[in-house]
Amino acid sequence: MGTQEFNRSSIRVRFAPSPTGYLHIGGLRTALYCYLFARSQGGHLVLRIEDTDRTRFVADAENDIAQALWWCGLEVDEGPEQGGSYGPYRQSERQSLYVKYAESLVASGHAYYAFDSPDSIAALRKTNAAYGIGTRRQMDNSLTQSSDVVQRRLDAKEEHVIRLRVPENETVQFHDLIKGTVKVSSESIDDQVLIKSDGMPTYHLANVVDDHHMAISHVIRGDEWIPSTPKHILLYQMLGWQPPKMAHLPLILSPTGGKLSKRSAERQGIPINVRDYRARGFEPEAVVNFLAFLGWNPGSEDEVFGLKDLEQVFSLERVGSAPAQFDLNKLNWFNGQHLRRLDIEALANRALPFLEAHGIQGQDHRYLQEVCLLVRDRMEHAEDLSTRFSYCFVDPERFDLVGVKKRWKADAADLVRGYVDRLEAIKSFGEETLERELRTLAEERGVGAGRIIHPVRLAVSGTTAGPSLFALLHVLGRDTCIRRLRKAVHLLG
RNA sequence: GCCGCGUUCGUCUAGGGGUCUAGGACGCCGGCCUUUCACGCCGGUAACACGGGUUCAAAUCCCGUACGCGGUACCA
Repeated sequence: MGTQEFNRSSIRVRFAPSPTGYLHIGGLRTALYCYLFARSQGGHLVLRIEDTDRTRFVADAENDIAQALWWCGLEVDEGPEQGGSYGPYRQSERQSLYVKYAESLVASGHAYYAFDSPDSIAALRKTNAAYGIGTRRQMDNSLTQSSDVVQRRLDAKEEHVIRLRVPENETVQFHDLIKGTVKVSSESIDDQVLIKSDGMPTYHLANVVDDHHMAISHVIRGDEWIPSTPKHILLYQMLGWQPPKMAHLPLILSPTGGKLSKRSAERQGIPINVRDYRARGFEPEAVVNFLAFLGWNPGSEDEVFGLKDLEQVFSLERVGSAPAQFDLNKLNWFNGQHLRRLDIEALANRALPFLEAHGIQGQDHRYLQEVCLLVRDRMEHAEDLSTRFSYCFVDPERFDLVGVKKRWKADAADLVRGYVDRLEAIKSFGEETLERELRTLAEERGVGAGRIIHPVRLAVSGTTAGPSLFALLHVLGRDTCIRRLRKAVHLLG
């Protein structure tokens, strides 16, 4: 693979997670921005698995990442599953490439073999700020030993690493598409390990080699990489490669401002892994919409966007540079918005697994859709049908006590009984009939319609809140209504 | 500690020298609609971190301070 073969003019972005755990919400945000940028530019999205840390490797993490991306509709153009002409897409399968470049760096004097033990490095760090310029002359490495000795030790398979030889007194700088120009003195950069003693590359080397070999045009990643970027720039220079454009995304913070860690998130009821959002029934488009707006905005006052809409309007220039706090309230609002955008069929399918989980099995599909139509404007989560609106499927087990006190007056039982009698007599169970019967009854008894409406709602649903009463009765059907009304009269008296 | 990045309503943000008596959204509060609850609509609440410059003019530019976050691994 020679540099010349790459077409540097085309936009190629990579999402490069480590399979050290399930994909978390922050990782998904990075993936989303990568995807959105690629799509908005007509470019390609590459998924690269950075599995160079064997100690933290989690076997099903890669699959989880793929699932999470799929769930959100983030289609990958090249990757371990979909293949592509720049593969393999797992770093563990590209090891020889990294070693080759590390050795070429040693040959050109930009890197060196180091035999120091982690302990001796740690000891030295206590008295020196960085492992670099001054300290490396005191260490046990190919800079302080004759080449014969070094070669003999290498041949003897003595444990060693390859370190980057950071130049002295240099200002390393790069332009970030989001942050602007970032400058760092080379004095503050460690002689970074490039190849670990197990032969695997570190992130820094593997990342640079792969981004170059995969013809990546734009590196879009989290803010936490800014301090490492100068090391990468140095590597590009030493290897004689053109660095890709850089864009570092601001981090997502917990609602209280700190790092959004697993612990802090869970304490506030925020799911941390993408799979948890899925399990909790969040709309993927809502999660995407919410995440997109955490650090970016279209510059207009529109807020509700589907993935396809976002692909049209996304731009890196409009990504902010300040970190953003996660706001569960807003996510829930987006969820309601996107839920309401679903057609009834889809909405019913969303609710189905939750109904089953709540023991509400074998619902007729047509009936389920009618219920969805009935309560859709009152839903914020797919799960609501099986919780707040479970009375659409099963008789209420209890009556809201505050509601009873407020709505079930002395004459309630009598009025409800009167209404049931009428329901048994009527032929049609349509909304209009139901309403007419109730209003007629109210008139006959000389009471306001509300005097009957409220107790009936309470009797039939157990609660005082809910959809239009007559629509509700109609959907529940005659048998259910009569049964519940009689039962309530019996229980509440 | 050192290095880096950041700072507009509680939160997400618009704004990039005069159009800012700082706009939108979530939340919260009130109203309309209505048999209830929602949805929807209307209205209200609430912010330029602080201190110095530069300028006729600064939320916007510069410098400091404070605070927050990140990095400082043979983790990514």
